[in-house]
Amino acid sequence: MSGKLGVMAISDDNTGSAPCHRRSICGVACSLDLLGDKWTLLVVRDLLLGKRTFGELQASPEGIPTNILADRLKRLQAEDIVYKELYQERPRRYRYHLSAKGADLGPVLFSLLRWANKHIPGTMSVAEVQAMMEENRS
Amino acid sequence: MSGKLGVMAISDDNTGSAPCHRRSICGVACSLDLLGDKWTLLVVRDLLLGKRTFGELQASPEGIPTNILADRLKRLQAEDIVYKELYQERPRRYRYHLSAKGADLGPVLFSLLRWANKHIPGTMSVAEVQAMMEENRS
DNA sequence: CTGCTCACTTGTTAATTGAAAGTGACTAGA
DNA sequence: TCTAGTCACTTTCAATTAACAAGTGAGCAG
Repeated sequence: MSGKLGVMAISDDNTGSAPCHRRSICGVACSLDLLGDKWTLLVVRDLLLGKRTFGELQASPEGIPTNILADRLKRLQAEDIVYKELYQERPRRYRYHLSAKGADLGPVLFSLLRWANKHIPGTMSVAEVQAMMEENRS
Repeated sequence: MSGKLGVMAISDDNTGSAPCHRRSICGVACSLDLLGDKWTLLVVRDLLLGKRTFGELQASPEGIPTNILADRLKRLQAEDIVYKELYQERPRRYRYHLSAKGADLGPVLFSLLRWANKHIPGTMSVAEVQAMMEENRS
Protein backbone atom coordinates (compact mmCIF):
# COMPACT_ATOMS: atom_id res chain seq x y z
CA MET A 1 0.00 0.00 0.00
CA SER A 2 2.80 2.41 0.79
CA GLY A 3 4.46 1.43 -2.45
CA LYS A 4 1.25 1.91 -4.35
CA LEU A 5 1.08 5.49 -3.09
CA GLY A 6 4.12 6.32 -5.14
CA VAL A 7 5.73 8.20 -2.29
CA MET A 8 8.32 5.50 -2.05
CA ALA A 9 11.35 5.29 0.14
CA ILE A 10 14.69 5.85 -1.50
CA SER A 11 17.01 3.03 -0.58
CA ASP A 12 20.23 4.25 -2.12
CA ASP A 13 21.69 7.32 -3.71
CA ASN A 14 24.07 5.80 -6.22
CA THR A 15 22.92 8.14 -8.98
CA GLY A 16 22.86 11.34 -6.94
CA SER A 17 25.39 14.08 -7.48
CA ALA A 18 25.77 15.60 -4.03
CA PRO A 19 25.95 13.70 -0.75
CA CYS A 20 22.27 14.40 -0.15
CA HIS A 21 20.24 12.85 2.64
CA ARG A 22 16.88 12.40 1.00
CA ARG A 23 14.17 10.99 3.12
CA SER A 24 12.21 9.97 0.01
CA ILE A 25 11.80 10.85 -3.66
CA CYS A 26 8.79 13.03 -2.87
CA GLY A 27 9.35 16.59 -4.06
CA VAL A 28 7.72 18.01 -0.97
CA ALA A 29 10.03 16.04 1.30
CA CYS A 30 13.09 16.99 -0.78
CA SER A 31 12.12 20.66 -0.72
CA LEU A 32 11.66 20.53 3.03
CA ASP A 33 15.07 18.91 3.41
CA LEU A 34 16.51 22.13 1.96
CA LEU A 35 14.00 24.76 3.07
CA GLY A 36 12.17 23.25 6.02
CA ASP A 37 12.93 25.53 8.93
CA LYS A 38 11.84 28.83 10.35
CA TRP A 39 14.51 31.03 8.72
CA THR A 40 15.60 29.82 5.29
CA LEU A 41 12.57 31.03 3.36
CA LEU A 42 12.69 34.37 5.18
CA VAL A 43 16.19 34.89 3.83
CA VAL A 44 14.92 34.03 0.35
CA ARG A 45 12.02 36.45 0.85
CA ASP A 46 14.40 39.27 1.76
CA LEU A 47 16.61 38.56 -1.25
CA LEU A 48 13.49 38.62 -3.46
CA LEU A 49 12.62 41.96 -1.89
CA GLY A 50 15.98 43.33 -2.96
CA LYS A 51 18.05 43.06 0.20
CA ARG A 52 21.63 42.34 -0.68
CA THR A 53 24.10 42.60 2.19
CA PHE A 54 24.54 40.63 5.39
CA GLY A 55 23.62 43.71 7.38
CA GLU A 56 20.43 44.35 5.40
CA LEU A 57 19.33 40.74 5.83
CA GLN A 58 20.13 40.91 9.52
CA ALA A 59 18.05 44.07 9.89
CA SER A 60 14.78 42.36 8.95
CA PRO A 61 12.01 42.72 11.50
CA GLU A 62 12.14 39.06 12.51
CA GLY A 63 15.64 39.58 13.90
CA ILE A 64 17.52 36.55 12.63
CA PRO A 65 20.55 35.66 14.78
CA THR A 66 23.80 36.32 12.94
CA ASN A 67 25.10 32.78 13.30
CA ILE A 68 21.90 31.39 11.79
CA LEU A 69 22.01 33.92 8.96
CA ALA A 70 25.62 33.02 8.16
CA ASP A 71 24.76 29.33 8.26
CA ARG A 72 21.69 29.69 6.03
CA LEU A 73 23.56 31.77 3.47
CA LYS A 74 26.22 29.06 3.42
CA ARG A 75 23.65 26.30 2.91
CA LEU A 76 21.77 28.24 0.25
CA GLN A 77 25.02 28.80 -1.63
CA ALA A 78 25.84 25.09 -1.37
CA GLU A 79 22.45 24.39 -2.96
CA ASP A 80 22.95 26.97 -5.73
CA ILE A 81 19.93 28.92 -4.56
CA VAL A 82 22.08 31.92 -3.63
CA TYR A 83 25.42 33.19 -4.86
CA LYS A 84 27.59 35.98 -3.54
CA GLU A 85 29.35 38.74 -5.36
CA LEU A 86 32.43 40.49 -4.04
CA TYR A 87 31.64 44.16 -4.46
CA GLN A 88 34.53 45.57 -2.48
CA GLU A 89 38.09 44.54 -1.68
CA ARG A 90 39.75 46.07 1.38
CA PRO A 91 37.75 45.27 3.36
CA ARG A 92 36.09 42.37 1.56
CA ARG A 93 32.37 42.94 1.28
CA TYR A 94 29.81 40.74 -0.40
CA ARG A 95 26.41 41.15 -1.97
CA TYR A 96 24.08 38.16 -2.04
CA HIS A 97 21.82 37.31 -4.97
CA LEU A 98 19.26 34.66 -5.79
CA SER A 99 20.12 32.30 -8.63
CA ALA A 100 17.40 31.27 -11.10
CA LYS A 101 16.74 28.31 -8.81
CA GLY A 102 16.31 30.68 -5.89
CA ALA A 103 14.14 33.13 -7.80
CA ASP A 104 11.86 30.22 -8.71
CA LEU A 105 10.94 30.03 -5.02
CA GLY A 106 8.86 33.16 -5.57
CA PRO A 107 5.66 31.18 -6.24
CA VAL A 108 6.23 29.15 -3.07
CA LEU A 109 6.49 32.34 -1.04
CA PHE A 110 3.41 33.81 -2.72
CA SER A 111 1.35 30.71 -2.02
CA LEU A 112 2.42 30.82 1.63
CA LEU A 113 1.53 34.49 1.71
CA ARG A 114 -1.89 33.94 0.16
CA TRP A 115 -2.59 31.22 2.70
CA ALA A 116 -1.56 33.48 5.55
CA ASN A 117 -3.69 36.36 4.26
CA LYS A 118 -6.71 34.10 4.14
CA HIS A 119 -6.21 32.30 7.44
CA ILE A 120 -4.01 34.37 9.74
CA PRO A 121 -5.55 37.74 10.60
CA GLY A 122 -3.33 40.80 10.48
CA THR A 123 -0.88 39.62 7.85
CA MET A 124 0.19 41.78 4.91
CA SER A 125 -1.63 41.30 1.60
CA VAL A 126 -0.01 40.16 -1.62
CA ALA A 127 -0.78 43.56 -3.14
CA GLU A 128 1.14 45.31 -0.37
CA VAL A 129 4.12 43.04 -0.84
CA GLN A 130 4.11 43.45 -4.63
CA ALA A 131 4.02 47.23 -4.23
CA MET A 132 6.96 46.91 -1.87
CA MET A 133 8.86 44.80 -4.36
CA GLU A 134 8.35 47.30 -7.18
CA GLU A 135 9.44 50.08 -4.87
CA ASN A 136 12.65 48.28 -4.02
CA ARG A 137 13.80 47.04 -7.43
CA SER A 138 17.35 48.25 -7.97
CA MET B 1 14.19 51.98 5.46
CA SER B 2 13.07 48.88 7.22
CA GLY B 3 9.77 50.60 7.98
CA LYS B 4 9.41 51.62 4.36
CA LEU B 5 9.72 48.00 3.31
CA GLY B 6 6.43 47.27 4.98
CA VAL B 7 7.74 44.13 6.63
CA MET B 8 7.47 45.83 9.96
CA ALA B 9 8.11 44.47 13.40
CA ILE B 10 5.11 43.81 15.56
CA SER B 11 5.57 45.45 18.90
CA ASP B 12 2.53 44.15 20.73
CA ASP B 13 -0.25 41.68 20.32
CA ASN B 14 -3.06 43.45 22.13
CA THR B 15 -5.56 42.71 19.35
CA GLY B 16 -4.58 39.09 18.77
CA SER B 17 -6.85 36.25 19.76
CA ALA B 18 -4.46 33.46 20.66
CA PRO B 19 -1.21 33.79 22.62
CA CYS B 20 0.74 33.77 19.37
CA HIS B 21 4.45 34.47 19.14
CA ARG B 22 4.63 36.34 15.88
CA ARG B 23 8.01 37.44 14.75
CA SER B 24 6.42 40.03 12.43
CA ILE B 25 3.21 40.75 10.55
CA CYS B 26 4.66 39.26 7.37
CA GLY B 27 2.48 36.40 6.13
CA VAL B 28 5.52 34.37 5.17
CA ALA B 29 6.97 34.68 8.66
CA CYS B 30 3.61 33.87 10.28
CA SER B 31 3.17 30.82 8.05
CA LEU B 32 6.64 29.60 8.92
CA ASP B 33 5.89 30.07 12.62
CA LEU B 34 3.23 27.38 12.16
CA LEU B 35 4.62 25.25 9.35
CA GLY B 36 8.34 25.92 9.31
CA ASP B 37 9.96 22.60 10.04
CA LYS B 38 10.84 19.37 8.31
CA TRP B 39 7.74 17.37 9.27
CA THR B 40 4.58 19.48 9.55
CA LEU B 41 3.94 19.89 5.83
CA LEU B 42 4.63 16.20 5.24
CA VAL B 43 1.79 15.38 7.63
CA VAL B 44 -0.44 17.80 5.73
CA ARG B 45 0.65 16.16 2.47
CA ASP B 46 -0.30 12.72 3.74
CA LEU B 47 -3.69 13.94 4.93
CA LEU B 48 -4.25 15.51 1.49
CA LEU B 49 -3.34 12.17 -0.03
CA GLY B 50 -6.09 10.52 2.01
CA LYS B 51 -4.19 9.01 4.92
CA ARG B 52 -6.31 9.11 8.03
CA THR B 53 -5.01 7.13 10.98
CA PHE B 54 -1.92 7.54 13.16
CA GLY B 55 -0.59 4.28 11.81
CA GLU B 56 -1.07 5.27 8.17
CA LEU B 57 0.68 8.59 8.76
CA GLN B 58 3.49 6.82 10.58
CA ALA B 59 3.92 4.39 7.68
CA SER B 60 4.98 7.11 5.21
CA PRO B 61 8.31 6.52 3.51
CA GLU B 62 10.02 9.35 5.35
CA GLY B 63 9.57 7.46 8.63
CA ILE B 64 8.40 10.16 11.00
CA PRO B 65 9.16 9.33 14.64
CA THR B 66 5.99 8.65 16.61
CA ASN B 67 6.61 11.33 19.20
CA ILE B 68 7.08 13.94 16.48
CA LEU B 69 3.94 12.78 14.68
CA ALA B 70 1.91 13.00 17.89
CA ASP B 71 3.31 16.45 18.59
CA ARG B 72 2.62 17.74 15.07
CA LEU B 73 -0.94 16.41 15.08
CA LYS B 74 -1.45 18.18 18.41
CA ARG B 75 -0.08 21.46 17.06
CA LEU B 76 -2.06 21.24 13.84
CA GLN B 77 -5.23 20.66 15.82
CA ALA B 78 -4.44 23.65 18.03
CA GLU B 79 -4.16 25.74 14.85
CA ASP B 80 -7.42 24.37 13.40
CA ILE B 81 -5.58 22.94 10.43
CA VAL B 82 -6.47 19.39 11.44
CA TYR B 83 -9.31 17.90 13.42
CA LYS B 84 -9.82 14.36 14.64
CA GLU B 85 -12.86 12.18 14.51
CA LEU B 86 -13.50 9.34 16.92
CA TYR B 87 -14.43 6.43 14.69
CA GLN B 88 -14.37 3.71 17.28
CA GLU B 89 -15.02 3.47 20.99
CA ARG B 90 -13.50 0.54 22.90
CA PRO B 91 -10.71 0.95 22.12
CA ARG B 92 -10.78 4.63 21.20
CA ARG B 93 -9.51 5.13 17.67
CA TYR B 94 -9.26 8.38 15.76
CA ARG B 95 -9.24 9.47 12.16
CA TYR B 96 -7.52 12.72 11.28
CA HIS B 97 -8.86 15.17 8.71
CA LEU B 98 -7.79 18.49 7.24
CA SER B 99 -10.03 21.45 7.97
CA ALA B 100 -10.73 24.00 5.22
CA LYS B 101 -7.72 25.91 6.51
CA GLY B 102 -5.61 22.81 6.17
CA ALA B 103 -6.94 21.89 2.74
CA ASP B 104 -6.00 25.40 1.59
CA LEU B 105 -2.37 24.40 2.06
CA GLY B 106 -2.71 22.34 -1.11
CA PRO B 107 -1.41 25.15 -3.34
CA VAL B 108 1.59 25.61 -1.05
CA LEU B 109 2.44 21.94 -1.38
CA PHE B 110 1.96 22.04 -5.15
CA SER B 111 4.23 25.04 -5.53
CA LEU B 112 6.89 23.28 -3.45
CA LEU B 113 6.44 20.20 -5.60
CA ARG B 114 6.71 22.14 -8.85
CA TRP B 115 9.90 23.77 -7.60
CA ALA B 116 11.35 20.41 -6.65
CA ASN B 117 10.44 18.87 -10.00
CA LYS B 118 12.22 21.67 -11.80
CA HIS B 119 15.30 21.89 -9.61
CA ILE B 120 15.81 18.62 -7.75
CA PRO B 121 16.41 15.68 -10.08
CA GLY B 122 14.58 12.44 -9.35
CA THR B 123 11.53 13.89 -7.63
CA MET B 124 7.99 12.82 -8.49
CA SER B 125 6.03 14.95 -10.96
CA VAL B 126 2.80 16.77 -10.18
CA ALA B 127 0.99 14.50 -12.64
CA GLU B 128 2.13 11.42 -10.73
CA VAL B 129 0.98 12.88 -7.45
CA GLN B 130 -2.39 13.93 -8.85
CA ALA B 131 -2.91 10.42 -10.22
CA MET B 132 -2.07 9.11 -6.78
CA MET B 133 -4.56 11.44 -5.16
CA GLU B 134 -7.37 10.35 -7.48
CA GLU B 135 -6.49 6.74 -6.83
CA ASN B 136 -6.71 7.23 -3.07
CA ARG B 137 -9.88 9.32 -2.75
CA SER B 138 -12.25 7.53 -0.37
C1' DC C 1 -3.36 -16.93 29.21
C1' DT C 2 -0.35 -15.54 25.32
C1' DG C 3 0.64 -12.94 21.81
C1' DC C 4 -0.71 -9.21 18.68
C1' DT C 5 -2.36 -4.41 17.02
C1' DC C 6 -3.07 0.36 17.47
C1' DA C 7 -2.18 4.81 19.29
C1' DC C 8 0.32 6.90 21.60
C1' DT C 9 3.89 8.35 25.87
C1' DT C 10 8.23 8.30 28.20
C1' DG C 11 13.00 8.20 28.65
C1' DT C 12 17.74 9.20 26.94
C1' DT C 13 20.91 10.85 24.01
C1' DA C 14 22.31 13.67 19.97
C1' DA C 15 21.86 17.65 17.21
C1' DT C 16 20.28 22.27 16.48
C1' DT C 17 19.09 26.86 17.97
C1' DG C 18 19.46 31.39 19.91
C1' DA C 19 21.48 35.22 22.59
C1' DA C 20 25.46 37.41 23.38
C1' DA C 21 30.08 38.38 22.99
C1' DG C 22 34.26 38.39 20.28
C1' DT C 23 37.20 39.02 15.91
C1' DG C 24 39.44 41.23 12.02
C1' DA C 25 39.65 44.53 8.60
C1' DC C 26 39.01 48.56 7.76
C1' DT C 27 37.22 54.17 8.00
C1' DA C 28 36.31 58.63 10.11
C1' DG C 29 37.10 61.98 13.57
C1' DA C 30 39.66 64.42 17.68
C1' DT D 1 48.00 58.51 17.06
C1' DC D 2 44.27 57.24 19.73
C1' DT D 3 39.49 56.26 19.99
C1' DA D 4 35.19 55.03 18.29
C1' DG D 5 32.35 52.90 14.91
C1' DT D 6 30.87 49.83 10.84
C1' DC D 7 30.54 45.52 8.52
C1' DA D 8 30.62 40.68 8.16
C1' DC D 9 31.01 37.32 10.24
C1' DT D 10 32.75 33.42 14.14
C1' DT D 11 32.77 31.52 18.65
C1' DT D 12 30.80 30.19 22.93
C1' DC D 13 27.45 27.97 25.58
C1' DA D 14 22.93 27.30 27.73
C1' DA D 15 18.52 25.82 26.19
C1' DT D 16 15.44 23.92 23.12
C1' DT D 17 14.28 20.29 19.80
C1' DA D 18 14.78 15.95 17.40
C1' DA D 19 15.78 11.10 17.00
C1' DC D 20 15.78 6.55 18.61
C1' DA D 21 14.24 3.00 21.52
C1' DA D 22 11.41 1.19 24.73
C1' DG D 23 7.19 1.16 27.35
C1' DT D 24 2.01 1.63 28.19
C1' DG D 25 -2.90 0.66 28.04
C1' DA D 26 -6.96 -0.85 25.89
C1' DG D 27 -8.57 -4.10 23.56
C1' DC D 28 -8.92 -8.59 20.30
C1' DA D 29 -7.84 -13.42 18.40
C1' DG D 30 -6.59 -18.09 19.30
